[in-house]
Amino acid sequence: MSEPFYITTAIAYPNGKPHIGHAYEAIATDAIARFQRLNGREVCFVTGTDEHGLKMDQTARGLGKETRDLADEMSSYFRQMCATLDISADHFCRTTADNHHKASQAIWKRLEASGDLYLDRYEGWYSVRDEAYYDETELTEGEGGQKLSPQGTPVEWTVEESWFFRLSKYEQPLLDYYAANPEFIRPDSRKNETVKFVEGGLKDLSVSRTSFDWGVKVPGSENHVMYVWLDALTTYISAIGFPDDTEEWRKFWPASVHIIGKDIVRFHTVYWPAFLMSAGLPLPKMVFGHGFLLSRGEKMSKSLGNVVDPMELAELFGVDALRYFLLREVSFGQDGSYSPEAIITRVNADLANSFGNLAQRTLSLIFKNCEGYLPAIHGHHADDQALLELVGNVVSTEIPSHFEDLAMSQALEVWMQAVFACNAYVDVQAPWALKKTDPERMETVLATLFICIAQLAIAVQPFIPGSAAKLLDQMGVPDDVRNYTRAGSHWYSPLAEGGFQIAQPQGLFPRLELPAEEGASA
RNA sequence: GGCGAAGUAGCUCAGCUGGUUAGAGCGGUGGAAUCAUAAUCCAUAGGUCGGGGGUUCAAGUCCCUCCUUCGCUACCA
Repeated sequence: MSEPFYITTAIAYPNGKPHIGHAYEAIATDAIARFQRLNGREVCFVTGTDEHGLKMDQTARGLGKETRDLADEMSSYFRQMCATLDISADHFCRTTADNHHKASQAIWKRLEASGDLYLDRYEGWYSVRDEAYYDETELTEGEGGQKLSPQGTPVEWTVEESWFFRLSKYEQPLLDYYAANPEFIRPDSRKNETVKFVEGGLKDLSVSRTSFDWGVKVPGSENHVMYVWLDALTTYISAIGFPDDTEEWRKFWPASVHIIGKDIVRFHTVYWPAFLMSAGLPLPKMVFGHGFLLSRGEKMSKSLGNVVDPMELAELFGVDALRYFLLREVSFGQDGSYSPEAIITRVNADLANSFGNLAQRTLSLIFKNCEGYLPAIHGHHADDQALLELVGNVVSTEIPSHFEDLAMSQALEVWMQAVFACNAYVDVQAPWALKKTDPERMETVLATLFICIAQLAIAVQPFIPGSAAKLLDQMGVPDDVRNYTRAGSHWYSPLAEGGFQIAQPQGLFPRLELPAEEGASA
């Protein structure tokens, strides 16, 4: 029996089209999900859109649309993004779905039953224009002593009826939980921030709004809608059946890991666990806050005009090139920088020149010198053994170990080292020269390379699933071998003896070039 | 202001609990090879490890201080 693995992205807020950050998160999460599947785990991968809340309402109004229509449209862009980027999510959830409303109301009732909800008044500085409350410390002094919001809009002291969640009650339980589960918040820098924040004291949380109605209705208080975060976080459990006692629910909760951006760590490491404690449900095992992507080292913003559409990048360079770049170049958990030049350099060096060319030269030699039939092995030399051992170790031990640490860039780094070793081996063995001097030795060398390349292709599937599959198809590697446990088994001889014949090899990773028109989108 | 992270070769970064000549990739330079997507392989590049001080037989690796950049400091999400 394989241990279930439940992983989620954050549930994206779709008041705009997906940006590169959404793509990055989806890709990273997908790579982990794919790895776990290939590692024999039973995986559930959930993503989706968080469509309630004030901002959606405002955005729709600004566009002169119905909020519902905007949500439908925007959510569809996120769904398309997942399809385009080869995101292997099992469920794409929308918080506007009926079952989700039911789940949110169910968790609400649990919080209420725990005595953690009470009706009170929310008081604060409210900006009518922003339709938002601001903390005293955020305000600035305008002309004539008028207090202004960070957006420069006037604010006034306002009182609103609101349900409150007794977050303060969970201050110590949360701290205890962090201490007892050191892996709960990662990376460590995020954990430090969270612990300090909680140690600083928790105030009860306003968890309902009456100022707008785009949300989940509070049971028994129909003029209130639930605070969007309470509703959004609930997606992680409604996605797999909660409140019903479904098979998925029993199998997959608690989640193995929530992959989120560093900007929403608090919601996932303070509010969410507190809600779950109150509801009497187990807590997720890990929350991982990844970094942001910077454009040439600068924050992306609309005013700088450096916001990049991930779909454009995928179209320009290819889905797998984009996936590879992001996972290889950005150390997971830290901020990363990207630029068209960086993508091109990385992908050309690693995928086209090193790995792609390795596959191409090897398969071409087999195609030309063996009529495409997989060559026989006439006894391995020490060099062959050393290469097989190196590649086998990388594939079966090092890459999985880095994946368990969610260190994808390091997994790809060791993968590249194995690729380098293969290229060095080709040059030393020079099978093209052996063709005349020692044909049997040439066959053994090519067979050794074939095995290594197949293993490397199997290992790299989580990162570049489309290209890896194409290569493995060209090589005739059976589906049941394409995983981490069977990659190193003895599948080669049966395949060769079965008479498999490769066709004229096709290059998989074309060398990329800078688009001729630079800055056309500006 | 408080708390935290980071500052290492031209560029992007590795360097865990301190220990022989500080590492990788890319770029640059010089060779080799020609099977392959002119791709590959080998060798090499003399960076005060942000500044200063300290602890130690020994410090990017610990302590103090200063400089720079960044994050968090709750109810928009």
